[in-house]
Amino acid sequence: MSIEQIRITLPNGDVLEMDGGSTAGDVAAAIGPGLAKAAVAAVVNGETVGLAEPIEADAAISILTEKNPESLVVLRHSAAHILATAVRELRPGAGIGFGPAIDDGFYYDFEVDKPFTPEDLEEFEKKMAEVAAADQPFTRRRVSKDEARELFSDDPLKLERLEEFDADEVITVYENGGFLDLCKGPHVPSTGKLVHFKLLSGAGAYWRGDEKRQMLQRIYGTAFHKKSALDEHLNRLEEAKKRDHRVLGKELDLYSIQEEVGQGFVLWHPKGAIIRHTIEEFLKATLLEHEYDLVYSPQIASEELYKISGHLEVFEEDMFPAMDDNGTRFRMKPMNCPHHFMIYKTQTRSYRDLPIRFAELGTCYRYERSGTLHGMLRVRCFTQDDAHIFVRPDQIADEYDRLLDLADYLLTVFGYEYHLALATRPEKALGDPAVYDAATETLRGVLDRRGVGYEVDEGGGAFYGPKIDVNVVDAIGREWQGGTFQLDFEMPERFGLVYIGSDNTPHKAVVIHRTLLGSMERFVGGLIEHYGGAFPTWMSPEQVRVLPVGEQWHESASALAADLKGAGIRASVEGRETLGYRIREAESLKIPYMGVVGEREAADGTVAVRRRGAGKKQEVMGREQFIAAVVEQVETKALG
RNA sequence: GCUGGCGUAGCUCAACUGGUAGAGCAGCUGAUUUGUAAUCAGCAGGUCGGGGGUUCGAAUCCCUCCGCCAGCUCCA
Repeated sequence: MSIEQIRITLPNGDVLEMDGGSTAGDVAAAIGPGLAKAAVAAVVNGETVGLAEPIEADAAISILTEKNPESLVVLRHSAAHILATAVRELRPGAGIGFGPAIDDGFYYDFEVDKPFTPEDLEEFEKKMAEVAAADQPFTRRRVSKDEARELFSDDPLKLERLEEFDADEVITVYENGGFLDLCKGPHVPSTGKLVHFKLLSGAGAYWRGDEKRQMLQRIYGTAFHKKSALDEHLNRLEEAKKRDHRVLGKELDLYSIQEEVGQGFVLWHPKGAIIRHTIEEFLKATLLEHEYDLVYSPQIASEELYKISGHLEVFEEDMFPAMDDNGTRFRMKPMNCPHHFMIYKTQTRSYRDLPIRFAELGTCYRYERSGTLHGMLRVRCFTQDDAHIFVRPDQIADEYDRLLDLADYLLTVFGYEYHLALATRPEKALGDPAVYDAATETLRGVLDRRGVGYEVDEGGGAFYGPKIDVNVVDAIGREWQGGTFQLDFEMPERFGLVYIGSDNTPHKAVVIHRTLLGSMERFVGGLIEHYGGAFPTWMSPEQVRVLPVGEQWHESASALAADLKGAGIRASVEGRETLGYRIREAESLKIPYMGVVGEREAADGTVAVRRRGAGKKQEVMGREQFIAAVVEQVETKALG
């Protein structure tokens, strides 16, 4: 009897001769005992597998340790199984759904009579620690479909999933400590690998994400290899809570949403409004510099318009109900595009006129389902930074380049990093797939030429054309939806958007729907969280607060405030209460500059400048110098 | 929209298993004239989310509607 030898190629190019059927764990051990101990999982021919997986043929293998991000996914997936193990032990009747690893952790869905309480979660967490301490090995088994049916005969959700497997598909099950799950793995070698974890929340979730199916109870948790990483993650959650725009919006008196006004309708208070105004003025000036034309359109339109655009057909449930005027039905506008198309159509356009760029801070109304509303980030009335660009097919690439330049400029001003994503043709796309794909390649070419990294969202494009999304990354690393630049071949068809070519015949124009900032509501809401309420000076509602030390310096302080205002700075004087009280107040309001005026400053014509968040580190300077410094901050739109 | 939790003064929160609402901050008034994150005192402020019910009696128990929060679903 001879065991066949196989050749294992390691990442550094070394080749190991191993017995056929050796496991990835054996490979790790062959490399060294340290690695064997640190190993979490392995990548065999590009596929992540468990360490107990036998290897039958020559293969390229790399061993994953805690240092590889992929190993975290494995750990978290195993954590989900350990959670299910704990729940099954404590609530034997609980049905099990899915339990995957997700971006920041994992979840598991259970079918139970009573939803879980926070106390239940604590109980589960304790039990999980016990399961982990027991160091149960995860064992993997290949089973036939019939065998699997037998194994999961008491788990209707698993049986349902099972029926979706093809007859010849490999079905694997994982077991640890008597808990069995239908699962393709991989897993960590044993439950003992799970040490640093936390259950975070519970909530309902539809079985298979389908709102027509029963609701399961989902438990979210997270896990890390190192305690420090777990702590850091939990701190980040705390930090996110502190930056919540709904909390800061109230504290800083920026906006409110009130029941009497209506769900999802934002009231911009003066301080919020000045922030928005500042951004809008900056944006409009920038658009004019970039050869956009500003347009305005009404917020109500005849339903006929939305019949042409097709919105009534595909978007009606997101629209407010119609208002009827003697048989003419009107709708609050859900999008600006049809209006802009009607402006385009008022003239015969020449190929020489294109590109034509119509921009509008257009207010739209959408009847969002009540459960989706969220502060300023998801509302029912919002003002889009919207534009529709009409181009010839040969101008697409150039125009996308300009858009990416503009997005880069704007987002940099606000201190955002960003990622780009190309979304390609979905299944249900309209029109000629070849046209769609050619356009996609054009966009891909633009991205490639720029030499910037981007993701590809396969099948994520709109039904009418591909798009490039700009996803911004905020100060604490969270991603937000930012700009989106969508190509549209469908609307030009519906609206008959043409231009006269050099051949003196009409040609179909191509439309680019684009937004750079999204909506003012979402953008400002995002900025509140990005800056944690501490806006850069140029956007701050109040830029300088002048604080006289005592009443006798009030006049001198007022003179300084007047000079600041004269220079276009938003400044005020606050003289009541003690200096300490007023400094505390100004710090809580996150005013970027405090100017203290007392006996010395009044005498020398100086001011003691205290910067937001800088504590007692202050600088005494001449008043002209101070004013010039603040003006410079504003003019350069300096961050911080 | 769905599942669960929650809704008390402008804000943040108390009020044991039903006995008739209280504190801090903010506001107002007065005193204090202040040198770097809360000076002191007084006053005022609530039909306990709305409606209905049970009860001698409801912030508390039940029903219903509205809203908020988490998640699902959906999106600028």
